[in-house]
Amino acid sequence: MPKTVPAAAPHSAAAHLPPRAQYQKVKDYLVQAMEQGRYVPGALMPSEAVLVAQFGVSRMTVNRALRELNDAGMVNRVQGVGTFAAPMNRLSSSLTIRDLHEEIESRGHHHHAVVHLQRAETVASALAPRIGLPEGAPVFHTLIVHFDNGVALQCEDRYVNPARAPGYLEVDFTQITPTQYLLQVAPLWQAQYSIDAAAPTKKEAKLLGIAATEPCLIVQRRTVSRNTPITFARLVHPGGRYSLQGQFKP
Amino acid sequence: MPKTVPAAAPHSAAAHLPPRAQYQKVKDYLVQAMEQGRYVPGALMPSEAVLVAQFGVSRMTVNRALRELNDAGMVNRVQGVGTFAAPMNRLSSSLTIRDLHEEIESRGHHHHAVVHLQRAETVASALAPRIGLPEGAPVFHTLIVHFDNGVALQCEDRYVNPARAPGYLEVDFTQITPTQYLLQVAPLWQAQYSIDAAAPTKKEAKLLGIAATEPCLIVQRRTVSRNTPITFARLVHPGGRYSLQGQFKP
DNA sequence: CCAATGTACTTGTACATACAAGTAAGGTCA
DNA sequence: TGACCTTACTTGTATGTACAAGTACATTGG
Repeated sequence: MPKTVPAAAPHSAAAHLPPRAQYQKVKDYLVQAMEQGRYVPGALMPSEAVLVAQFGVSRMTVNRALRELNDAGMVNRVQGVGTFAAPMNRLSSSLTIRDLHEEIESRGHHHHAVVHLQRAETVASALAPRIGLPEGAPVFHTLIVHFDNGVALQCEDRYVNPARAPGYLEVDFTQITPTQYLLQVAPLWQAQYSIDAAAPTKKEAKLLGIAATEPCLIVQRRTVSRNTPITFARLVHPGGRYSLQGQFKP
Repeated sequence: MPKTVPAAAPHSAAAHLPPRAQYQKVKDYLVQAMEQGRYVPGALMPSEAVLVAQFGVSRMTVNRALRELNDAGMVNRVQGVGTFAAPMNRLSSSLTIRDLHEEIESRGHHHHAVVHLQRAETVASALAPRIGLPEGAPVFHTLIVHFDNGVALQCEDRYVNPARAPGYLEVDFTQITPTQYLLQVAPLWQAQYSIDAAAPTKKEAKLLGIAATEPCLIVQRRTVSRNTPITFARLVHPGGRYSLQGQFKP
């Protein structure tokens, strides 16, 4: 037989959403207070001891609530001093980079890729600092154009470290994207990217079937795993056909 | 007098970095194991009980380590089943949007702004869905160009909900940026943005002193606080002069 | 007056324990 | 066989306690 039952189990009304945990109640309370302006940025917030007394919970529970708010950047905690409402002058937003194939298919469109180049080369001097390999070292190079329902969406110029993906040249990239393949071969653990706008090179314009004056959104991404470089990619998207989107939420 | 001292305090060597907390050791161990491929994506990871025995710590400590890895998206936990290495096919990256003034000054450059327009208008039909106010409603409109050491860096076309920032028209935006002011007036709690590349409008090209064919990085951001819209901004940056950067780390 | 000390507060971490809640697999009984 | 129950495991949450470590401020002593 069951040992105990939850005190005052929700019997009929408002049982559609699970009962909030105690630490979540504390979080919600503090977030709501900040939304209402009761704690302006930089203001001292109640200490753990105060919240313990106020909510009738243990300090560990309050500590978890405040720690998670701290991790989320909503408050700043200083040992020995207190907890302060965070100044929201830095919006740290989350930008999810999805695999292009998955993104296109999820929209119900058809994706196909044309491989223009897939071979071994040696690292040119201009490329060396960007991929992080010494000049003259061997490197794999692919040049692939991705289409969404027949419209060119991305020109992917990618260099790959052969040491981390030995079979890269044998892969059929009309069936699997380089991103998907590299994720299988090497877990992807650090990425740096920059996003800019510029005109495409003549070659890129021709491959994408656009004018050389067309503005393009250019993402350059460098990926590193365990201090060894994996890949450097230059992704060129015709303006208007592709945009990065994201959102910030508390 | 002090009650106790840390057992075997670090006396001389390797005292330059603080001793890792126990929960951090568990996290580091698991991350390293995943980096080394010992747990491929989807693999079942050791249960809390196993890690408790392995590290000789309490379950609360192990639980915190696993919970933080779960929050960071590195593992997936299922109650009653276990903990699984996360498939890293979605790179959720962090993009920090800083205030332009702060960003320019932090580079040691000089920032100044020219206000071209600052007045009340009524919401046009095309704008209504973007700012989230009904057509014909009053709205504040500013058009400001920001300079970095005399070079035009951003054309900021912004619409503001008067109900949330009544004093917006009286602010001297050569002294404070709209972003800074709005953060003071209304805590900024939700933002949606899209990033695209396109040519500037003729007006924007003239204001920025660039050719109308110059590719530009265009950020459009909509901000909402407590379900009421605050502001909609179109930020146009000449290509090459400005880029968004970010990184992903475990 | 200044410096050292002590004290009272804060957060950070860790432990042992307890129960709730979810899942999966095996066993039981009709 | 098939429906049900039990059991053993998992994670989720919460408690109370303890000590470490950092800060701020008053007190004390020179």
